[in-house]
Amino acid sequence: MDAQTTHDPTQGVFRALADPTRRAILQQLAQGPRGVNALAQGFEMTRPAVAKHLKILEEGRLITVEQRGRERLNHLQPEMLAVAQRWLGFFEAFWDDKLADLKREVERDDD
Amino acid sequence: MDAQTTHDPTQGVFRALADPTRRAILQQLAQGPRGVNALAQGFEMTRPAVAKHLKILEEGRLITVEQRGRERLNHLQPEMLAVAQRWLGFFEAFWDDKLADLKREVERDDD
DNA sequence: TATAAATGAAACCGAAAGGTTTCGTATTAT
DNA sequence: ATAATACGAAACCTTTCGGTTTCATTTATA
Repeated sequence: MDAQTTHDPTQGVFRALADPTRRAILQQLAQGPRGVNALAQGFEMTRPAVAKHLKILEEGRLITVEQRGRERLNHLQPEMLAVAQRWLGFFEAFWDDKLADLKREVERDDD
Repeated sequence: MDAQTTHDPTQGVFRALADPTRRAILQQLAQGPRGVNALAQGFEMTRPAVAKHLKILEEGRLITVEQRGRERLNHLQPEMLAVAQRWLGFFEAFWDDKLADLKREVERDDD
């Protein structure tokens, strides 16, 4: 399928979060906007590799890019991270209390 | 690298969450344990395909498997979802208030 | 103006992902 | 005992992923 064109915003976010380098980039950007060169120095890979990760982060709308002359500042855009957190929030009931275990037992009897 | 052997539990979770089918499986399992056949009926793919997804969910420790005779009941195990949510919680400060915007402005002046 | 810097873009590569079909094997039901 | 059920496992295929090297382009500076 076409992951980029899919109009489910959740997909773009979780796709972007799947890679450890991209998660590390997000944490870097939490400390302020960075260009691709500055970011690449923190990772053991070439600049184009980091640039590709940034593109995927941009597609998932986890960052925005601010063009400043010949520089391209990548800014963290945290709203979509909140979307991901809310998606996970659906499962909160299953770790907040012990209802989950009880539920499992009850449904086992029903089957 | 070796995603399975990596002893960073975060990686296994986010890897598992990257696929929409696997996220849907988790939501299905939130309503109770299911065997692979029951799950496969809900998706437009074959049973072995769903079985592979379940294996990845198990590797990420998002589900546990209970063998009951010839059946294999897949149970949601929500603890690692909480791990993912907490990882995202690090960024809460950036959407909770407007400090993020202020921070960006300040650091732009510093550069 | 020449040069250095910051980056995009393209071509390419091996490995991983996501799917299929086919076959084998326990376990349950008739 | 036989047949149906619920699986796992293997082989195979195509696409995506994550990385590289090379080259072109735009912007800043000596």
